[in-house]
Amino acid sequence: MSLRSDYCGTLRAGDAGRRVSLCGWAARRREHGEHLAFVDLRDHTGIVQCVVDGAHDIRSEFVLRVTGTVQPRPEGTANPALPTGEVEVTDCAVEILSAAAPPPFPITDRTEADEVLRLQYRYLDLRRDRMQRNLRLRSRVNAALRSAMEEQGFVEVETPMLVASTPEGARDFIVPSRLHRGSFYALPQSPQLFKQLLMVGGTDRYYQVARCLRDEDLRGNRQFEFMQLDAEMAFADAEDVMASISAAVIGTARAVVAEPEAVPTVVPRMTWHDAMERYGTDKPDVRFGLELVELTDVFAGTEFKAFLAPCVKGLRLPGGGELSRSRLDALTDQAKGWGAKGLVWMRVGEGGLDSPVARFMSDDELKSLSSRLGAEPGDLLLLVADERPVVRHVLGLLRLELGRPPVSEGGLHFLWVTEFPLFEGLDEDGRPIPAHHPFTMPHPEDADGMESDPLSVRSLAYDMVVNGWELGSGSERIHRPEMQQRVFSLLGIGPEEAKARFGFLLEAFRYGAPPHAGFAFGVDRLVAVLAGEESIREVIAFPKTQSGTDPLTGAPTPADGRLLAELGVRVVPPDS
RNA sequence: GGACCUGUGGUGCAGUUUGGAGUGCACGCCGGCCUGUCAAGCCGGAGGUCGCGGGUUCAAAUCCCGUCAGGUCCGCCA
Repeated sequence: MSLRSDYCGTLRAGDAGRRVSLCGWAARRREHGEHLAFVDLRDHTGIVQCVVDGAHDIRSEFVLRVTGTVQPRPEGTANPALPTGEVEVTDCAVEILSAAAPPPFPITDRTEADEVLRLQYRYLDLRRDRMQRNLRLRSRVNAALRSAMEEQGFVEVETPMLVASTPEGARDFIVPSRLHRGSFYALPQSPQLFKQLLMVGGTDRYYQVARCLRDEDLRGNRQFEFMQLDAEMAFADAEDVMASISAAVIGTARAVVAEPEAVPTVVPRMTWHDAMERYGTDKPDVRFGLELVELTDVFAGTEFKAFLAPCVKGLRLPGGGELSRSRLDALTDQAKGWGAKGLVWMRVGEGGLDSPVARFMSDDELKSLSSRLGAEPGDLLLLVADERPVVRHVLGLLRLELGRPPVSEGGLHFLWVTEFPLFEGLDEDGRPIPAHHPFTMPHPEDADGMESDPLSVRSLAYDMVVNGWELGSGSERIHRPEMQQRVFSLLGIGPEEAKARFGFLLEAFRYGAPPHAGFAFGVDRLVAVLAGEESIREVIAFPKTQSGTDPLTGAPTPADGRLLAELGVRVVPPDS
C-alpha cells in the first residue's frame, strides 16, 4: 500500500467505513487521559480529526502517517466549523515519519507572526492555509493565462536571462563575464527588445511568462524580480492588443475567483488626461469617489494670494468635518511632504464654511466652491493651489489617504488608461523626456505637432489598472525608420548614439518589420489582487525584504575572493 | 536620498505620555491530572541582553543622542 490513500481535508460522511491512510502534520493534540486523544492531522487540503489511543509521543508539527477507519462522529460531537467535521478517523495506527522541533511561531492563520520571522522560516510559513491558498491560486492564474494566450494563437517563446545592458529605464542587475573580462551581462528588465525582434522574425503572436529584474527600491508591490505576462502582436494595433489582453485577464479572473459572475466582462477606458484631472494619478482607484474638482476659474481674480495659482483643485470628504485639528495638521504636513506649499481645509457647517482662510475669500468664491464641490454640512473640503502637476499629485495622494479601501474590497475594477502623453516633460536642455520607451508610436492625430509642441503629443500607449494598482502597460510600436528618426532627433539621439544603443533593433527593422503592438503586465500583482493581498510578498514563495535581503538564505552574501579574481572583479569596501 | 511607524520570555500584545524591583494578559513549551474534545479543560513549572551603543539621573523598557533591523510612503521604477 502506498503511504497515502486520501488527503486529510477531503473526507466526508460518504467515506464512512473506508480504511484510509493519511499523511500530514500534527496540527493539534487534545489528550483525555491515557487512552483517548484527538490528533488533528493537517495537509494542504485541510484538517481531519483522528482518534488515537494515547498520543503522548506526538508533538506539534510531527509528520505522521495515520492508518484508520473513517467513521461518522458520535451523536452531538460533529464540528460544523470543519469541512471534515462530520467524520473522524478511528482505530488508528500512527506512524511517526519525522519528529519536529516546536515551531518558532504558530502554524495558523489566526495570528500573524512578524514578517522577518515568517521569511526566515518561510517553509513553515508556507504550511499555513493562507499561503497554500495563495500559491495554488498563483499556479491556477499562470495556467489560465497561458491557456488564454494559447487559445488566441499566441506562441510562448523564451528569451535569454543574460542580455546586453541598455542604458534606458531602471537600473540593471549585471553579471560579470568570466570569458570576457571587464564585460558584463545584464539581467533583463523585460524582454522588450527581443519580442520586437520576434515580430520581425515572423512569430506573429508572441507571449511569455517572463521573469524580469530591476535594481530599484522595493515596495509592497515591487520586488527586484517579478513575473510578467509579456505579449506582442504583429499586424495589430492598440485595439487588437487591448482586446486580447482584456480577454486573457478577464478570463483568468473569472476562472479563479469565487464569484466569476461578479467579474465585469468589459474593461472600461479612461484617458490619461481624465485620470490625472479627476484622480490625480495615472492609475486611478475608481472603487470610491472623492474625485478632484476643478476650481481654478473660481479663484481667477481672488484676493487670496495663495490661490492666484496656475491650478486650484479640491476634494470633498463627506462627513470629514469630524476630523480633529491635529489630524488636519498631520494631513497638511503630509501634503507639504508631497510637494504642496500648503493645504487649505474647510469644515462645512450649517451657516457656512469654517476655515482659517475663509476670511480671505469673497462670498462669491466661497459660494461657488461650495456648490462646485457639492458641499453638505458635516463635510470637509480640502483645497490645493499650485502648478497643475503638483495639485494633481498632492490631492491624488490625499484622496487615497482618506478613502482608499483594502484591495480586497469592492470587487475588481479593471480599467484601461489610454492616450498617455508621448513625453513627460523637458530636460535641462529643453529636450522632451520619453514617457514610455522611444519606440512608442505617437498618436496619429498629434504627430504633426511633434516638433512644435511636443508636450501636447499623445502616444498610442495604454496601461491596465486594477483597484488602483498599475497592472501593466503597452503600446503600439514605431516600425517605420522615418518616424523612428523623428522621435530620435526630438530626443537628441543622433544616428551614432541610436546605433550604439539600439543598433541591432534598428538594423532588424531594415529587413521588413510588421506593424506591431504589445503589452506586459505583472503577474504577481494580478495574483495579489485576486488573492485580496495588499503585498505581492504574500503571493511569492520566497520574496525579499524591502532592503533586498532574504532572511532565509542570508542573500546577498560577499563573494568568494577566488571567484572574484577569476572574474577580474575587485570590490571597493564601503566607506568606513 | 527623505518622512513616518514598529522592536518587551518561543509567539502575539499591554506597560513608555507622567522614570521608581522585569510588572501584566493571551498563546506556545515542559511535567502531572483528565474517556468526546476540537483555539479542549484543570494544576504546577521553566523561560527575559525590554533590538544594540552611548548619555542624563540616586534610579531608565520609559527621557535624550546615535545606530541596526523590519514595515508604510515620497523620490526612484523609460
